[in-house]
Amino acid sequence: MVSGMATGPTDARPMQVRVADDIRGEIETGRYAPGDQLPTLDELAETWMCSLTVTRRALDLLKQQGLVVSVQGKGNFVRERPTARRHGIDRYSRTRWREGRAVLDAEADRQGLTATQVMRELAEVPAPLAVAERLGIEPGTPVWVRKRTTLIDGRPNQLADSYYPLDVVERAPQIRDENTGPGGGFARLEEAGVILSEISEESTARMPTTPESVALRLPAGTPVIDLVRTARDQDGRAVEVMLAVMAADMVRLSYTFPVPD
Amino acid sequence: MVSGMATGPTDARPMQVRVADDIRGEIETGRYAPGDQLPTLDELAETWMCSLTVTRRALDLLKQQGLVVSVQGKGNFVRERPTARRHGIDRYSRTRWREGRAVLDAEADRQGLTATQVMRELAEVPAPLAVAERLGIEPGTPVWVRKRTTLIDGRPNQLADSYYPLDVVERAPQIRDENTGPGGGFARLEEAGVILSEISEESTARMPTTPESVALRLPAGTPVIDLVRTARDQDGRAVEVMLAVMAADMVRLSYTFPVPD
DNA sequence: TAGTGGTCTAGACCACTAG
DNA sequence: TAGTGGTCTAGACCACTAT
Repeated sequence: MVSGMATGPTDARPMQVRVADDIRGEIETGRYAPGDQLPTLDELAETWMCSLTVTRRALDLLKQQGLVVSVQGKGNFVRERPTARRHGIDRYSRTRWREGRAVLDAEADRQGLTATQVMRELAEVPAPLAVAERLGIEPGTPVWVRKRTTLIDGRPNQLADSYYPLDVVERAPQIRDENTGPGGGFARLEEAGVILSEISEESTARMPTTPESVALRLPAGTPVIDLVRTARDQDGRAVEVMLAVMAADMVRLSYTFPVPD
Repeated sequence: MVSGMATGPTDARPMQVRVADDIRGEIETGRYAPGDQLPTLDELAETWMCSLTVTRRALDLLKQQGLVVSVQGKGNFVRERPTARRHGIDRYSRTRWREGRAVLDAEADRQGLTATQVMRELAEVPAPLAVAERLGIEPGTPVWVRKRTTLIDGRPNQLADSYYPLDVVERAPQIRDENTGPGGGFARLEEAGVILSEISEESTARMPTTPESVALRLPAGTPVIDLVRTARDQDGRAVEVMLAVMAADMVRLSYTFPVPD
């Protein structure tokens, strides 16, 4: 079936784009619902009277747009969107971590989701450029890093690498442990007298690199949010820089603030 | 030239992925710099001893990842990343718009960029779902909308649609005009006694739809940031909801806030 | 074993750019 | 006009899923 799109004799769009647009239309109007299997490539090729290759290209376009996922040997399916998790600023609430809940859990359990994390690396490393800039040190200066993967209901959704100046780690040595204890790293910092007072987050979005696609098990057509968080103490000194790469389809960032003067 | 990637006899990766990975490696190591032209498809096919089609697929993968752009009749080029524009929360500073500068300009001229905007629509329309939810009204209730495209140094970088409840527009009727005057819409609201006190922004990222790609002239492999801004007055009532779609490669969101209690 | 999507080839023809 | 990338075909063969 051809959709309602303009399809005059002088339609300048390449066939592959027309097919993709038509199928997209059928998805958007609900003709195919999330999770539904689309007709096979052969069927689509016959319907649009074009070659298999063109049909494939059309599906490729839809996969890039995040509308379709394909499973070898089974078929092509309308993508089901996972419920996006909110990252609100109140997850940094001091009372929360004083109650023994880490930032990660604070966010998750409010939404009935199960958050877990897997440690990937715990080591002293030379500071990468983005980290050095924000910590106010020379790139390459040794810093402590905690690299972890966080998962929501079993699906990895974030690669988070936290960097700390060495003297900060000296004061709160539990940061070197795999498990930082109740309330997480921020709670240990406060206990050690490092009073966090300001957080800043910078974010942008881009397509994932190949290793990121694999690590986050990203379906084609899913971008990542690239977030840099800097935590500062009362003197304005940066005591932690976190570089995070998040699966965009599982994250919603949220910020509320008074209108500044 | 084959890169340093593992390329044993049992390399399970499909040829198109190997070629893409190798070229990506040469870009990342600086062998090809941003703006450089890559070898032609024919040359690449010869180098890797594979068909033209495979070479094309490899380049497609790189384009999807935002690393390469191609220009018909000219060649394939390493993508040059535009300098990402920062969207800091101080662009909402009240003193700025009191001085006659709109939020848009406040952000741009601090960075030596030229911001312009083109009005796309100015009308009374039924409230879309996302807007109605935040304004606390029924979907379909009439609201006033200002749809505009903003451009930075001539390139469109944002589609921004602002929705206002009708009674707010009554109080600040300049919102209905194409040009809202010095300081922009927020300044007119304040003059009319609608004192903005809180702003919240929610954002996520996704791949663009076809019309968005066209309107923002997005290169392949560029996601968009989907941002919803809600502005509230002193009573906590939402007086404006903005739905914005931004070219991710031209935007960096930035938020700084005290650690909440 | 049949049906599905994934990879790959060889080659025709079109559209755009540049000299 | 020569060179480049874009579209499209027809068909071989592989890999995975189901029965």
